[in-house]
Amino acid sequence: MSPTLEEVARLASVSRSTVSRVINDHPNVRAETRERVWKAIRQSGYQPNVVARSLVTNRTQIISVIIPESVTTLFTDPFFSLLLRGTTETCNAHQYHLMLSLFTAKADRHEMYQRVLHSGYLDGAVVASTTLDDPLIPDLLHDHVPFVSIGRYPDDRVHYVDVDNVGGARMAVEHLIRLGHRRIATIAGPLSMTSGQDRLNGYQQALEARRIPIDDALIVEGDYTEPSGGVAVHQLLPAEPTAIFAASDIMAIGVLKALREAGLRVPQDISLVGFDDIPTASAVEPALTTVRQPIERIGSVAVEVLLSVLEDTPSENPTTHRLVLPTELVIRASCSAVSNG
Amino acid sequence: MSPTLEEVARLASVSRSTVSRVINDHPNVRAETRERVWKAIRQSGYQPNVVARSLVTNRTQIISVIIPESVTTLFTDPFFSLLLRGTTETCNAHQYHLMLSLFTAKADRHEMYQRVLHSGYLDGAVVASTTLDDPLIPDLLHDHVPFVSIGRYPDDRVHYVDVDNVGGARMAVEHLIRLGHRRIATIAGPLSMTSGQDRLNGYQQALEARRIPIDDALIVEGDYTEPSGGVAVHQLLPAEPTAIFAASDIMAIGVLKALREAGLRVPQDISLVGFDDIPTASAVEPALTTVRQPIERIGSVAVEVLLSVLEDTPSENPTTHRLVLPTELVIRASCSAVSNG
DNA sequence: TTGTAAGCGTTATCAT
DNA sequence: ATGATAACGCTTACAA
Repeated sequence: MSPTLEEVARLASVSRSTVSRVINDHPNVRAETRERVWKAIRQSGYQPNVVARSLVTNRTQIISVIIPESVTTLFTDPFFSLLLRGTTETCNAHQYHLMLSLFTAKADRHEMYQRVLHSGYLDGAVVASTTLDDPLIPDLLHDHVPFVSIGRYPDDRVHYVDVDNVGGARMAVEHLIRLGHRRIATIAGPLSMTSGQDRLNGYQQALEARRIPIDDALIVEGDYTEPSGGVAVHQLLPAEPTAIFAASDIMAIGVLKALREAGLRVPQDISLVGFDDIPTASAVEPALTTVRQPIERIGSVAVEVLLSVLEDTPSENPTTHRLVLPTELVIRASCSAVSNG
Repeated sequence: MSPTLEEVARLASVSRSTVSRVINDHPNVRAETRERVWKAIRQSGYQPNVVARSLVTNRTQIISVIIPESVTTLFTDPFFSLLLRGTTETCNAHQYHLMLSLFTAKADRHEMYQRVLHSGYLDGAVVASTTLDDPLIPDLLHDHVPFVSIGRYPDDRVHYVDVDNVGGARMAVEHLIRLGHRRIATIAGPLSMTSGQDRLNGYQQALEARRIPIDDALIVEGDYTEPSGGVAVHQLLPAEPTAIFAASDIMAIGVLKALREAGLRVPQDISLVGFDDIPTASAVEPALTTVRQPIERIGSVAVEVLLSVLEDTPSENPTTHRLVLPTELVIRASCSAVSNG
């Protein structure tokens, strides 16, 4: 199809090496020669064969975004669209290619791991939404695959970029407290995920700071899906909360629906805060007060960190990169001051 | 890192060729030898180097999903999440890898095209959401890149998988007609996309079939974004429609918000139908009546078609694959019978 | 500054 | 049934 180095070389009356040097911008080429070679390249429509190049350089310029099967159901969550967009754009900007790896079926998870990670196609990976009991990150560490985790991970060797989940959750609950709420419930994210733990932690910190006792009847663990929000509401209602902090917008939307069905109005009867600020958050009625995290940015930064790790000469003493991006409270219509009733 | 064929060969006391034959399941290997080789493979933890393999086979087992820059803003649309999920799963099932190519910045579109498509990394591509004036598909045809389009494309050589947009739109409008509506407006999708044209066409067919005159004041072109739905409403209201058919759910949600702000109630004052059945459609208030398309399935089928094209010996007379999947009307709460007032 | 030649890890064509 | 050996298209010492 496309001509090879050899043919370009012939066209320019030089050797393969010289053409290679020109393509790779090596300094030691006479200006006049360089020009002649470029002309031949343009004339012939030459495109370097990246596969051949990879074989010798051991670099593919491909990184993967890996999402383990445990969250595949979450893939309808706009979170991933935004994350992918951030990662893709940054890859583009750095002339890298992005491979998408969803570990779908649990059954052949191992087979997939082998195929994807030992294929030789990957320079590195960005890993999103793992749970603490998932063997993915331990496996990656064991196999010395360069990777960056989205969301903190309790191991010194793991590079990660995270958002301030604790602070975000605390802001949300403080907002409710300021509105006079005292019986504030939370629907936590999965406690097998650090984000789930951290948001619960922020909830607790906010209450403790105001000396509001923590009532276990007001805490239910969800799984970041919409149905789990609905289910949680029914567990929570007997404890008579006046406000609910849901650890994700998707769950908050489940809450909204369930409350509507139960004949309760938001925010008149119950106030509600979410987390994420996905596009739907502003579309629902009432528009959702929530904690915004810069999802696209997270993806972008994660890729940047990964590339910097890939660039590093591995001999240096390895510093672990840990970035925590800020969150922000977005006040909309789903909270009101507590009624005096 | 990983051992090479050579080392496995030594370990099994055979030649490279024999190991290669075993790996690739070639018939002519003595059972006893085969076993010995497999043992050596397992012992050494050998993983074939796919890059080296690709260099000689000219196959990478990588296909790309390409989304041209024109729709990058749409990437927050759940449509793409679902599409990606369908494509990814089918890739996994067939041991293919998926590369994601978003042509973001218009500026270096050409550079990206070259880099992505002539890299040598791709066996083929699935192309989503192109507009008719986008040079992408013509370029792919010109460069003889095997590809499948999501959405029909008016060229005999283009394989595509589409949904029945015309039929879906017709169903939506017929539903409104059955409810007694006569002044039915539509917010069309971009007419530079075949889906936009087809849905508008279905709208018109439904009216014509019932001899309802087509009023240009009741037709506005949108661009599948939420704001465009809001803008369209304001252009439409002077024509006093009793119902609106929006060519996408995202636009319908924009309509919902705009109507709310204008003090109009759905469905009491105005009925509304969308298209797509994205998850949000059932989350908004009132839940949106819409036309469901099997998005995930589309992605899955597109990959299957692509792989079958890749498998084909190119010498055969090329039959173009064209699949059209059915759509389905999902009735929820956003339509009511026309008031007699 | 440029060219020669070795080598990256496979597959595939021959012999044997 | 198995083993040499030549590609595949590139990068990169090393020579000149």
